[in-house]
Amino acid sequence: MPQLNGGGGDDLGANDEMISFKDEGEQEEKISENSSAERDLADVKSSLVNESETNQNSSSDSEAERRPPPRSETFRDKTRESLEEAAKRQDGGLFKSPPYPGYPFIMIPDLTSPYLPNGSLSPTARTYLQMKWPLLDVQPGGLQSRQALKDARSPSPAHIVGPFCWEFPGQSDLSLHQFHLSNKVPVVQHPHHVHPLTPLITYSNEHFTPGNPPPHLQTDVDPKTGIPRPPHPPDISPYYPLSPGTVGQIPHPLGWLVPQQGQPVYPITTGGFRHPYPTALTVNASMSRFPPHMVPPHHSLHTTGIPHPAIVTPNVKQESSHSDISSLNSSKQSDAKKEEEKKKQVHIKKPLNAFMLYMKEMRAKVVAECTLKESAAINQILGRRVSPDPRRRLRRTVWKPESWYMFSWVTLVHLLLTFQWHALSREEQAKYYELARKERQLHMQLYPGWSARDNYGKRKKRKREKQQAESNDLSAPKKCRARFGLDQQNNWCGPCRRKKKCIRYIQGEGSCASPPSTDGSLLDSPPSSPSSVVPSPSSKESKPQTEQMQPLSLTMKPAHQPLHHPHLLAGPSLGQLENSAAAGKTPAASSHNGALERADVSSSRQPGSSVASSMARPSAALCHSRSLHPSAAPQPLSLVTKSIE
DNA sequence: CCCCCTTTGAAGAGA
DNA sequence: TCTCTTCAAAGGGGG
Repeated sequence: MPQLNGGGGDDLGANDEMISFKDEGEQEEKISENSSAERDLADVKSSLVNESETNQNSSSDSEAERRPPPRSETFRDKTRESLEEAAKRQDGGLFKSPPYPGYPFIMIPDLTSPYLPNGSLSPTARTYLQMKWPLLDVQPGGLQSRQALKDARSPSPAHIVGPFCWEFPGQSDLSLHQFHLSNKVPVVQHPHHVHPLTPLITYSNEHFTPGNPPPHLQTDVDPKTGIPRPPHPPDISPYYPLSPGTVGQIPHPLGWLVPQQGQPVYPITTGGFRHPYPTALTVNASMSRFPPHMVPPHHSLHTTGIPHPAIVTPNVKQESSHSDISSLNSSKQSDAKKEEEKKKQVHIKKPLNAFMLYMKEMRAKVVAECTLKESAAINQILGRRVSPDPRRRLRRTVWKPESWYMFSWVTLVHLLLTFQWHALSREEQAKYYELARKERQLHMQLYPGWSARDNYGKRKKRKREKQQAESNDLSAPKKCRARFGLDQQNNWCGPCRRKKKCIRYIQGEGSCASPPSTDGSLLDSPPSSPSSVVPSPSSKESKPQTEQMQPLSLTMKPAHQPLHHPHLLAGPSLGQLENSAAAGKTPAASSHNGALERADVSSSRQPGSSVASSMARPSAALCHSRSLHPSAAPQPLSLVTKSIE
């Protein structure tokens, strides 16, 4: 297998990988266009926050009208250009139109990657998780396709065919034809129902088809209990506006944020109110560090007994509504005693930021669609930043040597397109920023004296102490940075590349006897030694323990790996998605391109069908490469979370 | 039982 | 002012 040549600025191979490893580091910012895009991104986000703050009192105005487009347009244009260019680079101009109009952060996976099919696990080494996700009628046509995908963010029965489960025990003859058949499964599209604030109204409409009553008449159904829930009262402030007499009848409007639990973010207590946090505010007022007089006056909800969820006590977990009722009947004396005991343990949590709010809402949906339960992996799907520049690497991932999560292209593209925070439109994100702002406001009202520093260091206290102990023990031997310098970052261990603690330095107390790490992730870095890349049993054993424990990255360097147990390597990964263009052009890649072109023709891909093509191309790549390498079965549409023995 | 993982964003700490 | 660190949620997994 030819190695990627290490030189050449335009070579998207190893060199780019090297660059990418400096992500979040110092040198990635040297990519000027990227840094400008980053700045734009920051500006956009800050503008979202600012707009959220400045527009807090004007709820009737449309979000789109209030948002000055130039900034966003500039950013999007830049990003789009970057995407287009990257796509052209990687597929020779197959992408004739902007990949994702309006969604610049979505990277089209490297469908030409030769490593996709080879990077699949042996079927015997995997457990195939059932994938349940809406089958989208992804037809060519950017916006429509995107809308269909966006609909999938709030899957409705109209989108979900069955609970359709794909199981691919590694033997499925996944072909482009089949793929398209799958995507041709008739689904009901209702693009007109796609509200620009889809994620915010999913609570009210996600479970309903267009044939259902209009939103204002709809009642939501708890996805788990099936109990209908009334929609958000439109003119009731979603934050703590309920009077004592109504709280028992109207679910907390923020309950949509946690549809999974059916519990509001800031729960309602006493009198049967549901709340995830056990401590009622009235109780908290006495329990809190803050005296009762600090609690906001009567007009605030908390004075009615509605607690703030940020108040938690270490000893008490979430209580159900019936437990609230039962607690009323239980001995109040014991409660009082407990409360007194808790007084010293009250912990007021930080208000959730926009992304946390979004994640809280979407996590359940991701789980529902792919049965993936590990939050770390879900969070990656939800929040992984897709760089406009495909050459840039992203962060290490949750992929562990002992737990391989295999995403097929289709699955991954779907998940990313559907749930990724960065795939949200500006307006959609703005809503979460707005929510977060109100969260903070309410938090400030409820806990005027609270400061984030109150919680600062509580969690990491032990960790810091441990780190301090470590730093004291070690007499500052040279770390990778000092040892190899910036010019030889390929020799750095993974943590050093990420500006983390040098694992060699720790484990070897200054010695760097171990082969250069692969970014702590076996896949994430251009391996200086191919044998160190693949976690084959032998190589794994030879690897330092600390390195074994390093999480595998989604981004791998398959070009260096096909000779080394490619079946052990992950299939399409998030990293590949975003860095796909960075993959070196191998002969296999070229052949993929050819196949893709033919596949595109055969699938009658229309110009501008970026989403459709992006969805189809992986299959094409899978199919083609499978035909080329029948022994290397492509990783099918499944999530794999089984340890490799 | 506690901590880690993983994400973004907010905010504190420190240089 | 800038950079770095911590904490919010979540649940599986490991020690």
